[in-house]
Amino acid sequence: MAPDLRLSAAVTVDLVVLAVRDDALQVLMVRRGTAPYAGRRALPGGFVEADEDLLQAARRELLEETGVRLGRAHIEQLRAYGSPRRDPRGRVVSVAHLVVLPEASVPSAGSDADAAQWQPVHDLLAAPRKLAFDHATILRDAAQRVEDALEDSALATRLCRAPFTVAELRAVYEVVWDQELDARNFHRKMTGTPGLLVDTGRVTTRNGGRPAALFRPGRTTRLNPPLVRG
Amino acid sequence: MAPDLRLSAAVTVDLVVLAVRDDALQVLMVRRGTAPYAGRRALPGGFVEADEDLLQAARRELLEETGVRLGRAHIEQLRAYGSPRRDPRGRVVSVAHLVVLPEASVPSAGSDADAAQWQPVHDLLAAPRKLAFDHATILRDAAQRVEDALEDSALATRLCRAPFTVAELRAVYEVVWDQELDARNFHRKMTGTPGLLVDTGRVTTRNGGRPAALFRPGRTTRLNPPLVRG
DNA sequence: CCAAAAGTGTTTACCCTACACCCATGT
DNA sequence: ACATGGGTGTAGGGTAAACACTTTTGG
Repeated sequence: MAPDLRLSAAVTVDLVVLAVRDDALQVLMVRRGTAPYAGRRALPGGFVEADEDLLQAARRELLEETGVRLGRAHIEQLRAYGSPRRDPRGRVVSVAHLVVLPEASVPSAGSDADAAQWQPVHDLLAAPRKLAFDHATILRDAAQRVEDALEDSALATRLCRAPFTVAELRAVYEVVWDQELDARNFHRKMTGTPGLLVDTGRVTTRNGGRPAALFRPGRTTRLNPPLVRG
Repeated sequence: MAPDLRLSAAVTVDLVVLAVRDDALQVLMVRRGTAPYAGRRALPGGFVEADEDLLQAARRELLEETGVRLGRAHIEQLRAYGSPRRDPRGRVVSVAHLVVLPEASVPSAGSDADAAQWQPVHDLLAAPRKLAFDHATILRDAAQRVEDALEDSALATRLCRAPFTVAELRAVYEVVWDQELDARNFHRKMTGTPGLLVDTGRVTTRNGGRPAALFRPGRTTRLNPPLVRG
């Protein structure tokens, strides 16, 4: 490395892994074993290796710390956090990533992974001081992005395990927005958006009542016009 | 700094400073004097200092490299760029920021600033290889964000020097979107959104014709429902 | 048959587009 | 007077909210 390059900081990736479980938006958290913030809950994450992309680092840390292998699941960069005092050990700039998994994905399994546990986002944000570093801020930003993304993107389809019914998709919206939606208008909106949902031709009665069509996510990624919150 | 902290990378901030000039969206670029990419155009930016926030670093670099002092102008983080080979000198993670200035702001003045020049975004994106590092990618992402932001935010009001007329605001949209808008419907939309524009009570005839009311940006930051592109 | 969930139809209200039209200035 | 841009009125179309109603299962 050239001598004029100042190695000014450590660079980490942090992961906000979200899924809907038990009618709540939940996040995968680990328990810190060492100082600083020993014993506190923290977002999974770690240092970026020398030859890694930020996204590659995020995938590797996710696997190492939680045992979750990212298949087709959604991942995107959230933003960078670089307040000088966010880590008492020194200057650490963290690039936070948002991962969205279908319901009922791996709760936790593996070596490092035993420490990983699902927690309701709402509970954690109600007691932000209990989280390590500035992870409450990161979590808040991630939750906000998901809420906003549901309005005009197909992100909700990534929170459902395929194949899913329209009602199951609606349940995701209702949990994330904490708001009831009209089942009939929602149905029209989703099935009426070309390319958003692909009908598998199969049906299910797992939710009771009349059999419901089963869908998988389609190619359309934008919801236009958006679905607006009350 | 604690010994277990790996100083894995240099952290920089890059700045995408945008303004509308001469009926085009333009960006403030500097000419690199030293290798790598000597002679190429690059986004202003530089290393983050030890005790600085990322936003503080962005403000400082903006002032140092371009002489632009950010008053009430809009600044936001765009995203982090961390490909391992984006800088041939070694591992450099850059956190890009988007700055939006009103038209006719400081072209260039000051010491370092002499190198800073306004360039049409469109021209630079047409020849991406002429830019240093991955700055064409960053510029493209920034331009995309501005285009999208005009749909549902008050960002356009920050691209106008206050006080401005509705027609001047519309000109911003037409330049950024490269699309003509109906002046009458646009007028209704903007003046009809509560809190978006504050009437100063003054008028101007600088654009000819009937005197136009002069506005300043209001408190409303969201445009709801959005203004959609054709 | 009844409950429950899926899906369709219909009404109403709102908003957007398109364009006719009037207003207030400079020349 | 007339050209130019500022601003308002209004008719038609499309989409969404609200809700009545039908469909298809399980018990």
